[in-house]
Amino acid sequence: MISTSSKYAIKGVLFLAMHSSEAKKIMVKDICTPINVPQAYLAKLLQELSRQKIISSTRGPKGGFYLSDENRSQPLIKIVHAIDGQRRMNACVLSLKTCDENRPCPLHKLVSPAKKQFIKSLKEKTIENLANNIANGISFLPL
Amino acid sequence: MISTSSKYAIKGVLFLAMHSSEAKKIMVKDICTPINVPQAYLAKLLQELSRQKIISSTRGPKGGFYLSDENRSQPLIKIVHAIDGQRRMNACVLSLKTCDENRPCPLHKLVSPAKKQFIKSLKEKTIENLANNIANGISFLPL
DNA sequence: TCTTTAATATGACAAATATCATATAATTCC
DNA sequence: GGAATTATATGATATTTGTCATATTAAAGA
Repeated sequence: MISTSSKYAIKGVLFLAMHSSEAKKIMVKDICTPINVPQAYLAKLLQELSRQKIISSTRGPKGGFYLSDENRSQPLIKIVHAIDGQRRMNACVLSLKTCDENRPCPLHKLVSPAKKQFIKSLKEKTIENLANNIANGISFLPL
Repeated sequence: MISTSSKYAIKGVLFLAMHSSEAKKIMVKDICTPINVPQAYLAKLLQELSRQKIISSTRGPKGGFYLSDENRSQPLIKIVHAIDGQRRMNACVLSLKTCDENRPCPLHKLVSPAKKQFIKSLKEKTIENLANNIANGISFLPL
């Protein structure tokens, strides 16, 4: 459904949401350990997100990655679309090209409501929303 | 969530459910084309399912794969457990070892109800159920 | 302006997963 | 019992995906 890369990206962004600000940028090497993602791999992912303006970054001393207020207000699905592309998440469970509401595959009815609900959540919930949950002890971001 | 192998296996089994019987066994080479799965790959998967008694088979002339009545009455989840193992399907969205109801990851609440519902369906619906849907034009099994 | 710092770009390497090939064993039919 | 047929077992190859390494570019501070 979502790739390992997207999972890592989400973890990274949530970490930034919790610990960074325009005034307090964070380097990859200080993010990778607490979220348990290989440094070079995380770097690549954050670079991609930065290029797509989903997170912010500056280089040089005092530089690093961070989230602007605008970044924070974006829905989670932007992250997975940025990393996995639009298709992956919407693909049929059996990966059938022809599967849709009109010609559903045998599993379509079993999965469709669940997946729609999940995608809806990803579109509605912002990065900030989830970060707040973590801050309030409602959810956890361990290794 | 479920692997390509499981998808292929499900397609294969549903094809057998529709076209085979104890009296009418079918060879892999006659299954792979209509469901659009590479022959040798499908063979391997069906062999595994056969070994785990999820489908039936006999070798030699007039042999092939088929579904007994008992086979048909089994829930779908058996197929995916046989191919992917028990863990994969139940794993956390972010692949966090420590994620559970007590210490949910940030995405847990967004995904959990959807996934539970899907797994429940896989446990309830039998191979026969889905085959009937296909037979009745409610769902479709194309390439 | 020079040095240091940290992101960026690019591509090589590794591991996992999907795909294919070959030899063997069991069953049928003659 | 022998030839043909089809599943089984095992392992090799290819592709995808994840991981790592290196050189380059931009910013900061002296």
